[in-house]
Amino acid sequence: MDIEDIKNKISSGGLKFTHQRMVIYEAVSQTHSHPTAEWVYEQVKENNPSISLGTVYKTLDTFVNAKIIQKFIDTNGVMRFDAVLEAHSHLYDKETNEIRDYHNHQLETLIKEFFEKNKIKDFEVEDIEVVLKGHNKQKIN
Amino acid sequence: MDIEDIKNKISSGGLKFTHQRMVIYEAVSQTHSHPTAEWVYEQVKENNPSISLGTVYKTLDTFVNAKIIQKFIDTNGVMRFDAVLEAHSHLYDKETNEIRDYHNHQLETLIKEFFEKNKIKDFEVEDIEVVLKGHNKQKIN
DNA sequence: TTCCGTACTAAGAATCATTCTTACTTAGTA
DNA sequence: TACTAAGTAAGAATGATTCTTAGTACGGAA
Repeated sequence: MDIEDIKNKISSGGLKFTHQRMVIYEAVSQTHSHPTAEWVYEQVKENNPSISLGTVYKTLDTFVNAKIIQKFIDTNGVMRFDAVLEAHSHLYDKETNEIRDYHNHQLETLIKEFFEKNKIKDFEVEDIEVVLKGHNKQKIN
Repeated sequence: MDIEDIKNKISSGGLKFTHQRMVIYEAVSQTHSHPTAEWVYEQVKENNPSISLGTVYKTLDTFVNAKIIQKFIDTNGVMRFDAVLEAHSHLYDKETNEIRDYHNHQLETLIKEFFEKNKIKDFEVEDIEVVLKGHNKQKIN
């Protein structure tokens, strides 16, 4: 993702474009690891030593509110961030606390159709997430 | 749930039966509100003024490890507890932060079968949860 | 029934992820 | 170019939770 794309992304959220916002967005969007605020800070501070941790938190929150990234709380209660906005599920590794994306259109369709047929009385569904907890299989070498 | 049932439940987890454990388990099991540790503490301290908040946290954690209750982290990062051990889904109200249970055997079967047919390479699934976020519908009176 | 060992508990300090506060900086528009 | 409102720094504050140390009590064995 080049600077122009990032600039467009940030502006599309109605936000001012700043250098720090650029490097923070870049850090989040170039990883699939669903980073914590702390991780983003560590990535970014090396080339931007003046940046403060508080600003990273605040900037990530601003991005979430502008809907250019999304956040979720992991099973340990820590905020994780994701530049991919499309609905997808997560695989939580109970042992390593790693989180992986899981995309399956068939599953998404299946569930969406299920809830279209089975409206929940008194509840308007806005987001559906499937959370899969387990562990990575040992590779037998 | 009477005292004998609670005693059996606690003993079934290999834990010593104590008065405080009884009242904590009772508080969790008599509510459907998916209580926080703080809520349990408030419920329990009125008739047990000597109990400490730290003990409530510790006891709830002990119950989780003994698998007699379960916990999850809500969308604000706060631990919530549930005496119902069977797999079920949760409805999160984005506006009020209320959490409701959602049981549907058809959905559970659908998803279980989906993942039996679609094994995830390198990942052993242990728990599956469907999280539904939305809001309660306004009642038109 | 008594004793004893180990698990349980109190209370407040410590921890950690995150937010707040206040003052300074800067992007972008007029 | 000037101005203004948004953005940022830095460290204190917050809140949920865990830890530490010393005292308490359950339950099994004698």
